[in-house]
Amino acid sequence: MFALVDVNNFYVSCERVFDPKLVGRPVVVLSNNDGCAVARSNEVKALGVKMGAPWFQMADLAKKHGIVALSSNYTLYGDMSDRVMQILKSYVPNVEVYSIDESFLQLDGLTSVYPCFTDLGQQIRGRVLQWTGLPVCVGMAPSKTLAKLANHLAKKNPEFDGVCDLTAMSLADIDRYFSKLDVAEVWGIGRRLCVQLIDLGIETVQDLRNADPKRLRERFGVVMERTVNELQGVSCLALEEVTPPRKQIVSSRSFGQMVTTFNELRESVSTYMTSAAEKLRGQDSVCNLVHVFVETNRFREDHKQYNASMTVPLTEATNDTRRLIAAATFGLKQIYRPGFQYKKAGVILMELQPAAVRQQLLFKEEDPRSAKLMQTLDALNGQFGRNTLFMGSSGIQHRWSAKFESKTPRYTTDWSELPTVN
DNA sequence: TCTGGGGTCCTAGGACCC
DNA sequence: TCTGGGGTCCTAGGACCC
Repeated sequence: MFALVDVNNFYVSCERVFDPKLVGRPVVVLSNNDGCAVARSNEVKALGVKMGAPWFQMADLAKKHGIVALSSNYTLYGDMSDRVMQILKSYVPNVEVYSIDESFLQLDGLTSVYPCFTDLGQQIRGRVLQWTGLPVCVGMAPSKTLAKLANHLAKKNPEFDGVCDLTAMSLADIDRYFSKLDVAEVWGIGRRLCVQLIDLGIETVQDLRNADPKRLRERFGVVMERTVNELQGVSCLALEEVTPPRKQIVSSRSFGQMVTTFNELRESVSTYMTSAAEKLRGQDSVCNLVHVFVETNRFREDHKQYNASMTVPLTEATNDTRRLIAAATFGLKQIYRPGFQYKKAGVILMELQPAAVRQQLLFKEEDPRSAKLMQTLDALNGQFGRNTLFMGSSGIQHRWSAKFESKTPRYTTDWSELPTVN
């Protein structure tokens, strides 16, 4: 049994906590450079503004309805998120923080503490509102996918008063609600799959719930099979309390103005790498490959287009900001072409591994300490799941050398040629 | 003029190995 | 004409999520 607790219109709600005048008004929070709407109040949603809609395209609508647009403040949202999650953890021992504004709670075995889950949901809503000022809705069901749908029902239907426990509803009632919900509302059914499902006559949540998982697997694969099973109340997705370390770290931005010179790009890339490297060290990892990319403005069909990227292997895994910047700058130097109006640049840290392993790999196999190393590696294999790098030191050496000799063109870092980096 | 940023998983096919 | 069987690794592309 799962509960999904989700903050309503999270970024907008955060802003309203600190500026109550915004309550009841149409509000959007905008992305970097105030480009797109990344959060909308209910009033704005009612006006038909879509997620990701460019702000400049809403100018008339905004004027007409007095839409308030705010620049995003991710430090604030992160802080508010932490507070909400702390409250949830005070109710239930097993919590999966799924995103900045959502958590799954495991409810199994808690019936003696909370005899009525709907009451629990209302308690949580009340306390989160009282302690943080944020409105949340709660959905409860025997699988995560169903808990997501229950949460959706709680949000959209006032009769639930913000809390929907599917197990407390009659089958007929569930059928009634699910028959009215588009199949696109199901977690895991995106734009593409939705079109294909409708082709097959599967248009509502109820249709998909009644489908044969085995048959859908043949056409769509194992993920779809899992989704249908989850809809039928067979839990296939477990609660994941510990977040595994990231497998890649991205840092990129669009520019407010077009950028043309190498030096401007280099400064941006250095900045992005600085924050990426901080995240890398924050999870105690080192990185083997640095990917750097630049893009022109794809919306400007009248401009010459140029998208380029390069993956630079590091001679030694590292989390040292200066070395990472040097590698990124090297790559940037290779792909930079004058004469283009650049709109976006970024770096991706790839082939991450725990920093501890790099140290221990220095041991030779006959070294008595290598037994300890193997223990560590086993533990890491458990922690990282299958398909990990850590199959033993010789395995790592082998895989890396194989990778760098692969057909894909790779580039060696020539440190002597690097431009000076501040 | 102005159009976000950061992630994961699955699959198919080719290379390669024994 | 007949042309093994089983496996891993890697990559690119497609799909999804918030």
